Order: sequence, then C-alpha cells, then structure tokens
Amino acid sequence: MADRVSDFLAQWAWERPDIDATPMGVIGRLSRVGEIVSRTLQATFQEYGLHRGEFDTLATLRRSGTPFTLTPGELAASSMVTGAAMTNRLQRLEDKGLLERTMDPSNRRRVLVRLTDAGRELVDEVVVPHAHGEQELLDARLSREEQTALAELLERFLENSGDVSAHDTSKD
Amino acid sequence: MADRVSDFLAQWAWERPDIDATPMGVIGRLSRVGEIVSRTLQATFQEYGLHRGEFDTLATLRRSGTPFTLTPGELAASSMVTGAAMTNRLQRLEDKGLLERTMDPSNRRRVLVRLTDAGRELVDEVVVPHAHGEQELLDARLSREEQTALAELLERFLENSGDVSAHDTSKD
DNA sequence: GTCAAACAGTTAGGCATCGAATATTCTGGA
DNA sequence: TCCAGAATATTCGATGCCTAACTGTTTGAC
Repeated sequence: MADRVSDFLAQWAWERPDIDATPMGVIGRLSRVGEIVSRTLQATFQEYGLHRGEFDTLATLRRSGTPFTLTPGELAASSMVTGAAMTNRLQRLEDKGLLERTMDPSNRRRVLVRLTDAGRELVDEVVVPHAHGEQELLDARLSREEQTALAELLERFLENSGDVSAHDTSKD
Repeated sequence: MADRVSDFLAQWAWERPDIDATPMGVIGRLSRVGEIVSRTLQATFQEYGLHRGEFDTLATLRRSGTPFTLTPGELAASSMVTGAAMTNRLQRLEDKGLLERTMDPSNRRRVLVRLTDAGRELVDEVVVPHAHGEQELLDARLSREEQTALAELLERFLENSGDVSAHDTSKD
C-alpha cells in the first residue's frame, strides 16, 4: 500500500532525476494530512455555528483559566494569525455575545478580551464532542503508539522552530 | 524542553480534568507545524511571483510528464481544492501565459489544461530552490532519521484516509 | 430514439485572512 | 520635560477559497 504522495515522488524522480524530492514527501504529506484534519474537524464546529478559528479563540480564553481574559495580541499569537484577522474574529464573537472587549485601564493601548458566561458555557459544551471527534479521527488511522510517536516528532519540530513553552526551565 | 502545545495541554488538564486532551496534542501540533511550513515556503514562491497553490498546480502538470496536460477536475482533486477554486487559479495562470486551456474534442464537457513552454520553464526553475528550501526547513528541525519516521507515520495516516496510490496493486 | 439524471466546468455571492496604512498610547534617552 | 520610536489595536483594500446555482454535454434506462 502507498499513498498518493508516493506517486507524486515517483513522478518527480522520473521527470527530474536531478532533484532530490525526499523533502517534498515529508512536507507534501504534512499538507495533505493537515487538509484532511481541518476538513474533518469543521463538521463538529459547524453544528455549533462556529468556525475553527472562532473555536480556537474561545478555547484559548477558556483554558487560560479564570478570569478568562487575554489581549487580542496574545490571542493572535496563539492562533498564528495576524492582528487584523483577530480583530475580525473578536468582532464576530462579541456580536454573538460570546465575549466582551474592554479597555485595559492600566495601559490604554491594550484591550482586554473576556469570555462571557454564554461563551464559557458554549466552549465547555463544544470541547467534549470536539475532543471525541479528534480521538476518533486519529484512532481510525493510527495506533495509539503511532499517535504518540507522531506527537513527539512534531513536538521536536516545534521546539526547533522556536515555538517553545513559556514555562520552560531546562538549559538545553 | 517543551513546545507551546505542552502548555496548552497542561492548561486543559487543569481546567477540564474530565477531558482527555491527548488527541488535541497530536492535532494541535499538526496544525502549528503546517502553519510554519506554509509560511516558510511562501517566501520562495513569492520571489517568482507565485502563490503556493499556483506552484502546486504548475508542478502537478509538470510531473505528470509530456504532454503536460490534465483536466481541471484532476488538478482540483490533486490540490484538494474545489473546482471553483481551480477555475480561478487556472484563469490567473492562463493570464500569465503559463498554461493554456483547450476543449477536449472527444468530450466537450472536459477542458484540457496544458503547460506552455513558459510555464514549464518557470516550474523547472522554481522547483530547484523550492526543494532546497524544504530540505533546509526540515534539516534545521529534525534529523534525517526523524524526517523519514515522520513521513512514514503520515503515509500511514493518509493510506487509512483513503488517500491511496492510483497504482497500488497490493492486497492489504 | 428520448429524456431524466449524472457529469464537468464556470459563474456569482459571501467571507476569512492578509499586508499595509492609520490612530492612539506608552517608553526611554537626551 | 520632550519627543522620536516602539507598541497595540483597528481600519482598509485586495485576494483566494468556499458553497450554491447555472450552463452545456454525455450517458443510460426504457
């Protein structure tokens, strides 16, 4: 058995034998897997009238713990989108009554984004089928051991991308 | 050392100990790695006035071999985008003189998309720094052994998603 | 042979994101 | 104290993708 990316690599090897297409195999597969994951998860969110980015934003606030408050800049960095995109998301979520924006009195450049009760209730509800759906998605494709191995490789990748924990205390 | 997703998981464990956040670790890391890869590769394409999707389309035609001709439907499936998105891309690429669209005489519903000489020359040029950039991106983050292990896990994932080779002859 | 259904591509309308420009506020050095 | 530059969020214009509707073509059942 082989995936479509295998064909892809064989084609390159035939057409351009001077190119080492090995990295295209890794990155091509990453992209395809990402697409599949993204489209699959969308279904759960749609049931609750949310987009993936909106859920991501609510979830970031939720898991930050009480008082469920962060700034647009922190949320944008966490979601890996531009500030402009976050402004848009926050506007939509505020219109839905899921969060509220207030001025930070200690620094008038900053805005404090806080989850409303309705927002907290919604994310607390959605996260259950969401986690369940993700587990099903993975279990249908990889053993638990493989899932762990994949997570570890990706963690290594992220660490070496500078995407490191804010609480890291090791010297390495 | 730990990545940001580790914090993310620790936060969920504290806030919602009833949820098993393990799958979020795998999928969260997949998404972040995908983002980083996507933004990094963009730089190379931008130098040649292309977007990632445009390069992907040209490359699909290129590696299909002479006469460098496929249909919009085949290209859309290969790129995992809708037909409408592919129509858009093809229009842009045709305007740039990189490909041409002609009617398939044997089936007037179909369109044949063919790389022009300019298109072939461009993709043959861009693919060199592109492959090089991908290799650097990976080598900076994972050993060659880890890269191979990652590719194998992702291939398993894709196989079990039904993303299988068109030329697969095994029975498994 | 006819015609309803399937198929292939395009068009239309909507939307989330991006990059750049803008407005406002804070900070630090002279 | 003052002001240039950094920081923070928003606005603006452009763009690429999606879903749904539409056009034209082919197929298959009767």
